[in-house]
Amino acid sequence: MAGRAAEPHVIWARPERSGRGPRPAYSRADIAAAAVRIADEEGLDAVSMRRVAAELGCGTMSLYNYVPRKEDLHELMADAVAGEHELWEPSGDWRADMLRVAHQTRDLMHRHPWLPRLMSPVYGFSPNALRYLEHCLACLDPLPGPQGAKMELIAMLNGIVTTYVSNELATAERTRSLPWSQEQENAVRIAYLQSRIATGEYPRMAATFMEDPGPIDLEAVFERALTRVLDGFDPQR
Amino acid sequence: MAGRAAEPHVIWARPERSGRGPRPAYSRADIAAAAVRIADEEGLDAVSMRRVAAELGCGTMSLYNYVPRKEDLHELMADAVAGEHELWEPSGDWRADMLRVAHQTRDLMHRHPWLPRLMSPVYGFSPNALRYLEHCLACLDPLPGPQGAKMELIAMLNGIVTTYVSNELATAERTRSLPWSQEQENAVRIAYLQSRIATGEYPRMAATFMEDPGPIDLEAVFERALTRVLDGFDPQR
DNA sequence: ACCGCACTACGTACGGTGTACGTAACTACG
DNA sequence: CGTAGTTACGTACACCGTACGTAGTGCGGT
Repeated sequence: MAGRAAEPHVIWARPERSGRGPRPAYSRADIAAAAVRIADEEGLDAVSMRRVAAELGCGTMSLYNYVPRKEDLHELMADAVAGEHELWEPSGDWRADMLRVAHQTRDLMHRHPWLPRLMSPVYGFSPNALRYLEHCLACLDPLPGPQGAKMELIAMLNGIVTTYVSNELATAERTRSLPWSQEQENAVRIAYLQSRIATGEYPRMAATFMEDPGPIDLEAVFERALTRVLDGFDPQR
Repeated sequence: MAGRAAEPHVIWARPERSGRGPRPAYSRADIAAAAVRIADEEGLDAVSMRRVAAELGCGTMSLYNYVPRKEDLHELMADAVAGEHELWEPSGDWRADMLRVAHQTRDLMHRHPWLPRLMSPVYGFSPNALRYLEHCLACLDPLPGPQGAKMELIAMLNGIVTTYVSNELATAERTRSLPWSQEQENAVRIAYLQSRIATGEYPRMAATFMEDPGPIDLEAVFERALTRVLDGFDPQR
């Protein structure tokens, strides 16, 4: 019988190999790597059960022995790239450490632009997510206060990073499989926005775009956002 | 010929009625309302072109006269519920006003739990989104500083609200169309998490869960997050 | 007034998706 | 050594977005 999907389960609680039967031809790492490769090169929508099975070189339904539901495949992918986080010995300066974490996460998402889309629905605590969380908590040891507040800080920081990178990548990812370019798409949207602003119905929006019509420095915006969030949690300030 | 989809476009730039031909049987508002109704009652995944057409009482392909791509249907939905924002005369206290905005957005998302999933991909400035933005900027008039910073505040607040509500609703929405309950799903995940923590590999995570094993007061967490973000932008503090 | 064309309406069809189910081969445990 | 549980995988189903073709409709320009 194929993998049990008809009951709630966590993929990580399933043993990767379980005694009986022929030894599995692929490891979870193999499968995750294949899926990540496809997503990186062809976008997240190209990651279908059939496509991943083909990439591995096995039949479609064989994949269901390893991954009972597609959702689990997504968890595998998220965990695999979470493993790319390089963790370090906490420096003692929690602000510096958290900034470094945030930048690393941002880099990760730029390397794997599909990751933000997987972050929101995924609720689980995968092995590498746990390692990452534990590392963040270790970095926050110097910060006084209850553990709960630290978790809130981590969640907030992750949320901010995800939100900002999503914005950075939105158009780029959207136009991936479309027959027109990101520039064309942007041009059309900006033209529409300007036509709306030109009606005079939105004076403050107009003022905003008059103020700085050039392209926004997203890097600087990101940096400011981080600083402000950390400030909100900093007892020194 | 069916609606042109083979070039970049913004649905809002398309005139709803354009002289020639029979008068359209449905308005954009009708279509959006039908889609929103389906999403509210059966979840976002139930919103297919066929399903919406059926709800309207027309053939599937007729819908493409109004909505060239499914993505545009999503924009219609997001705009329709954005119209539920009730805007008020700014009070002069920008912090109070922004708190009120944030709570209203949160309520909106609780009323339409599929909204967060639509927020990230949607890049556009729909009519009601523009009204909402303009209102937020008006509320921020008393705040000194460049318009750009105000936009950053609005973006940040929206990001935070979306992130937090996503977390609140994650399991609920995930288990919508699944044959088991939210409680069962949660129980399985918590059991797994505890088994991982019991290994002792994650001492700080363990400490966190020892600290407060009861259910978290999500409302209070949300409130604290808002306060901290506003603090980060408040020159008075 | 009338012609033509842009529009509405919609059935059919194509290529894709996730995955339930059945069958055959294989291996470790009782 | 049997047998239960596993792997492997082909077939099939229901559903998706949507390209395309055809028929009917009513406004705009002449």
